[in-house]
Amino acid sequence: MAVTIKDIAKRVGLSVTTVSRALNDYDDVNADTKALIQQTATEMGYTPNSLAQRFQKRKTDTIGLIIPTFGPRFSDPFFSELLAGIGNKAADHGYDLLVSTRPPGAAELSAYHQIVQGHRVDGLVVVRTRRHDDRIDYLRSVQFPFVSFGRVEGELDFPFVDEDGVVGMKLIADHLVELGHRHIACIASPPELMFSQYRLDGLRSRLKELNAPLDPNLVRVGDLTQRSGYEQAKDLLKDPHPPTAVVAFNDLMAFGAMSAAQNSGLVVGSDISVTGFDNTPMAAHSHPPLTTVDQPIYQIGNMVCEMLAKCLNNEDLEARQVLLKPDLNIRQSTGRTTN
Amino acid sequence: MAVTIKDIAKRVGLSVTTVSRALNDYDDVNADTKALIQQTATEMGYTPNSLAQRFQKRKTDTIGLIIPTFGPRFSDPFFSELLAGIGNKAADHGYDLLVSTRPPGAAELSAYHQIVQGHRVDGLVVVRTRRHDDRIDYLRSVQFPFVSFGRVEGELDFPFVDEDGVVGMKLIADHLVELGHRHIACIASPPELMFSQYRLDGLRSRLKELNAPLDPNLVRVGDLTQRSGYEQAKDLLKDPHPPTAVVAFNDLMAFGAMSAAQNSGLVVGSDISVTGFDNTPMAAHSHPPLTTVDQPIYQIGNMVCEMLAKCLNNEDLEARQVLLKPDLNIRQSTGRTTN
DNA sequence: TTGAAAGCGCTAACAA
DNA sequence: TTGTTAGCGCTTTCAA
Repeated sequence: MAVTIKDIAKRVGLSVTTVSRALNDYDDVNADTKALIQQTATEMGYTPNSLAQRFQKRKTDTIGLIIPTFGPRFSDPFFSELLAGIGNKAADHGYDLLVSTRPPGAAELSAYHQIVQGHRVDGLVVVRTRRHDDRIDYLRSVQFPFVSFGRVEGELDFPFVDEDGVVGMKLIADHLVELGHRHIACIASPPELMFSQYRLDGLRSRLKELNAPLDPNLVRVGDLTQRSGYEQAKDLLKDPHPPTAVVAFNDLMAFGAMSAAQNSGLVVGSDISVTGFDNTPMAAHSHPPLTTVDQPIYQIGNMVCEMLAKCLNNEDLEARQVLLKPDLNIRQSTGRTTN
Repeated sequence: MAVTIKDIAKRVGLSVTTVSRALNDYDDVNADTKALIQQTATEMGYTPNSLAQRFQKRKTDTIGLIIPTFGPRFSDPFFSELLAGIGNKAADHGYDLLVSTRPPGAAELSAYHQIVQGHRVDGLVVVRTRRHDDRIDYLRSVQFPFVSFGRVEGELDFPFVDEDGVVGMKLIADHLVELGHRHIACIASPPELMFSQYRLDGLRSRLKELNAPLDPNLVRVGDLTQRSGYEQAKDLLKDPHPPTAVVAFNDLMAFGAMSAAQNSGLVVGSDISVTGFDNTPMAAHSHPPLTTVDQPIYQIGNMVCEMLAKCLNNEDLEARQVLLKPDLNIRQSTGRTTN
């Protein structure tokens, strides 16, 4: 069996209390005693039983993340990077990371219930927020600590990090219009996602200001996968008067849209322009390289986790609500329109 | 504060023992009593404190996964799908999933130590095995339960799932040679990874059998990212006598290689053929769609987790070591050579 | 069919 | 500076 502080106490002839304090480096322990105990602990190969510690402290030292997935073949570079961002920062702070994947809906919400009520984690990170977000309503109602990546409709009385999608899309709109595009399509993301709304509003309002209003017929919705980008673009290109530019709401759909255009014999970047959103690592190495709005996902993961860690330590957040201003990465998938 | 069994006991006027047994559905409790207790528990909104349960049972009900990542901008669709496969199956079995991301090396190994010695999980899934794998050596030496995705060099006395890379590459070699290719390059993966060796051996030996031996000058090594596929392909294409086909050891590098070829003005599928390995969802929607060896990653995640769950329950595995036979997905990135 | 009591490994009041 | 004691919430002998 594993070595316990009791074993150590017996060995050194002191009480478990003293051993506990020595191991936790309290300063009300005689220096020699402390050294002796610590050395003995190492010799005996002691490691604290974290189950016991956590139980005693009523803290799990764990942060939770439930990734919303559509369908089993979930495969999104976005989330793997976010995961790394959160996980690495969590490790820095001594937190474990508990991860689940659930399709949005009842099963997802009940995963939140289980995790919260079972005291499985000290705090949660909520990602890919929805306009009306059950998860956040629930966490608020039980006052469970969380930080979200993304905002919701209604009152924003919780800590979050988000990127300003309105600004992101303005950059895209400006860029395309400057290149001469007037007939612009978009492949939006599901409207229940909060960011969809910001991005669509941003795109629509800016294009209107620029006298190139978004044609409702050219607004499609995809599910953020490459496949749906492909299919929506395919359909858009069937139009007798097809768009000269396609604005996809994420990189994956943009890649799909590029493939569709290329399969129709179009040259992306001259015959048609395509833009993405996220700046996933692949964007720089696609053919052609993708013009896209940068979203520093890894750093966002870091920030969200950092904020949560502070909340859990009852430290003050210097910024409870962070709205990042995005940059546009202009690459070869966009070019001057030839029409 | 949260409701405990003590609260319930007080309310119904019975002992905590009886309450505990009723809630765990023991059959030595009077049916009426049991019903009363269970109903009261629901009314009071009781949920067991998993911290206490776990401590008492000396089980974490948690499975661990440490994802090896290179660099912070880690973004691999492969891992997100594997994660979903493991996580969903873990949830089916009532296990939580603890995830860390660590670059291979000392920090990674010490994460294993911490997790094992701190009793943080009941068992581990090891992925992307190396030829000489510290992680596995360690887990074996302390007899900690684990299942791996991938094999290692030397004795294979532990449960694993793997896909037969030798066969996978034979399929690729047969396909390319049948299309007339004789001058074939490959972008291999880092040689310390066990699967690299199987794939390289498979490719090399089959090409030899087919009288189109692999030219050592055409064997490059990438790091599994799209970027490295791009760079290695770029370099290969500089050759005065460039290859007619490029075999990439994963899809991501294949995408990079396609971009490189296309940027050089080549048409992939006719001027040059490119193959991948994994069959990530994007492979079907790239331009052109990618010929690749299928690796059912989600299912592999399921299997690995299922096997681990059985180990932890001391159930017998019907198959302790699974070697999957891959299929080839032929798409438009490969075609008859024109040279 | 029920209850009393012990204990999992650890921390933390409080006392000495 | 150290020890005594209690207790975290739960399960599980053992006895009634």
